[in-house]
Amino acid sequence: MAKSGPAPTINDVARVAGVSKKTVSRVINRSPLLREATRAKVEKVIAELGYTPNPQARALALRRNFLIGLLHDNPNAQTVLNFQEGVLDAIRDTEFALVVRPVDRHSPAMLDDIRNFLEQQRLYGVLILPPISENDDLAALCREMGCGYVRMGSAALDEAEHLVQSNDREMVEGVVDYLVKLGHRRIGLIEGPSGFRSAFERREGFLAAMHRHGLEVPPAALAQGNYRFDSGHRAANELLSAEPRVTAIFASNDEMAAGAYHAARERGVEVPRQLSIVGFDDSPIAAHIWPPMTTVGWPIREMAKAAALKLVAPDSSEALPSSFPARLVTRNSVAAPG
Amino acid sequence: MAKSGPAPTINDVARVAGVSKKTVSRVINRSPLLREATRAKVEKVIAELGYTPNPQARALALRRNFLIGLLHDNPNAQTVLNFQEGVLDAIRDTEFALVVRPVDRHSPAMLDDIRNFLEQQRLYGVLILPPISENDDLAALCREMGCGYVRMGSAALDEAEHLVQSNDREMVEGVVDYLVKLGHRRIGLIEGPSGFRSAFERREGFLAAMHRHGLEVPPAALAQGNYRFDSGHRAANELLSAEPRVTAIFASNDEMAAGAYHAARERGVEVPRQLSIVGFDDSPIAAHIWPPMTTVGWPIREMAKAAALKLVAPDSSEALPSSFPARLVTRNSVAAPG
DNA sequence: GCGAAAAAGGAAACCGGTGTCAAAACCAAA
DNA sequence: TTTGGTTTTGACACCGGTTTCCTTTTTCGC
Repeated sequence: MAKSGPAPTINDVARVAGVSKKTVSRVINRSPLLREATRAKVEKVIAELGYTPNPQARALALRRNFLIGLLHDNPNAQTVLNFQEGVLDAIRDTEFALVVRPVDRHSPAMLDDIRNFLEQQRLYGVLILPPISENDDLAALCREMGCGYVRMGSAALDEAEHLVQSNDREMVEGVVDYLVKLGHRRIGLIEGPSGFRSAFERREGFLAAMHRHGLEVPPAALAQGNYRFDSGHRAANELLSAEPRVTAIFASNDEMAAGAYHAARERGVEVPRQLSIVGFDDSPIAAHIWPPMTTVGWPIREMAKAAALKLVAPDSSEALPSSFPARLVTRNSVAAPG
Repeated sequence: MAKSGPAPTINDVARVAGVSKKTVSRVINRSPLLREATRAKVEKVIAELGYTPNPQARALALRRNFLIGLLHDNPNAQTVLNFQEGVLDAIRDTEFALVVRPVDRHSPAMLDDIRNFLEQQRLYGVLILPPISENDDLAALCREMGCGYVRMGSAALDEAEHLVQSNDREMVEGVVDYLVKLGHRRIGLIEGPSGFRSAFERREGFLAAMHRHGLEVPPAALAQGNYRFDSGHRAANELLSAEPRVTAIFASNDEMAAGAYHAARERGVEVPRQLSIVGFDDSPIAAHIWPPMTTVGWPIREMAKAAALKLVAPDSSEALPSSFPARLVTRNSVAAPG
């Protein structure tokens, strides 16, 4: 109980228990070759002294530490935070800790920065969030530096052991199916930025499903965005200018969908009576905007947990899925066409 | 350039440079008692070998590590993430890294969890975000464990060296002044949850300003929320049921303000023509909701940077302010009454 | 050119753990 | 009671840095 003074070390425990430090080490590491009586004796002393192994010393001796890094370039705050919580779910009650590292995708020095970071911190491994998870040079860097890594992505970016995947393409097909079933025929797409794999997957899903239903996708039904609010606003304006007007818009993420809401409102187009809108991500804005938005949610927390387990306990995680299903979250931004 | 094999150690550098490891250590630590020629020679070898000191070994020898922790219970994802970026601004190009730890404010085991975490990881120090930064037991725990800490808060929670403060109270007074100047007389308040210091400060600021203007605040103009969307919706419904109706609502955060938007819309009350709404936090939703919301933004990133510097470089940070001004972000949710 | 003070550099111990390998303890069988 | 094989345990070196303390070298006044 007395917490004053420096923390007790393995030597203190060994001395008090009357054994060698190696024996204490065995107790800590749950070595099977230990007499039960010895183990009990040492554990008693450990409890009495309130001993906790020094992680830095352990890291030095083992030549690996217990820090896992999270590399991300803030696509969406809620996503990043949910991911962090999922990782914590996985490493709670272990000696691992989570180190975060936001990076700047647009900086030319990004790779060098990350290299320095990895060199300096010698992490056990890193988890990489989209969109930078799609950067193959980054993955190569991790391999080169002998740093474990797991990438999150919307496509088969890497070998299974380095990947946790969502099925964006299928999900978008599901969205189109849903809209078509309600009677929509002219559906517009607000694309994400070119170069983003998720944007690509979502577009391909959209086109595939439209094609499957025998529906045309004229150029005027395709608008380019960059995943940000303003771009969604602009893109929706383009889509809504063309005649005959689309009756539904699928936006490749919620922020752009929110931008589309604004564009519709400015033009006096009522959602969902005159225009259905579907987003992607199920971010908080989807629930808070008016009318509440129908969108696609993916189980980010579970995916994060799986990714972390894949990194720190590859054996036990083989049972875990590598690909996770998203689901349609129906709210009030979709109706049958007017 | 050859990155294969194990990373070079201080011994490798010493051997190649033909000096003792102590000399290399002196070069790394910029010791002044070194001949320029020796320093140059060693630095050349360091560069050639691509040597980086092993942080775990350093941490062990120095009996302190270079990890700073972030304790938070997700009040708002964007805030937490901005805070993380601010901390990174401060520790970029240092050997420090940021470890995150979301905690569950409602868990009775919270303090024990945090104690274990601190014991296990032996962090250099922790940064604590509201609302748990308001928990004095937590601060006491840090002190007891000899762990440095800095609390973020909206009031004078602690000594200056452990605190970075925002001026919520003043800012809310400013909001009321602004509304009154526009002609509002009946202004409603949606409070944050009791027990939160920020909620208290915001309410006190509101009441003080109303009083200063000689305006009444009947009980019907005060509604209780819990900082979440739904509670804002409920609270706004209460406020809007009372007659004579309020012409403006100040919500203690943006999420509740967004809830108020929904309540207004459901009742056919138009924002801002019939009802002005002001939020607090300048979270993304404020910009994305329709009409864009007038709110109060605080410089979270700068505050985070200051907090981190206070922790890792207390000397140099004395020059930095401990209290940061928020500012009114005017958008389109406020108009003159009637 | 000499001696002393100051500056520069090195040897060895230490930080708190873990790995190796041999010694000690234990147990069953002879 | 030995013996031999199997468990348990411990001594010691090591991980890669820093610190202490002492020796060597350099600088400089006379």
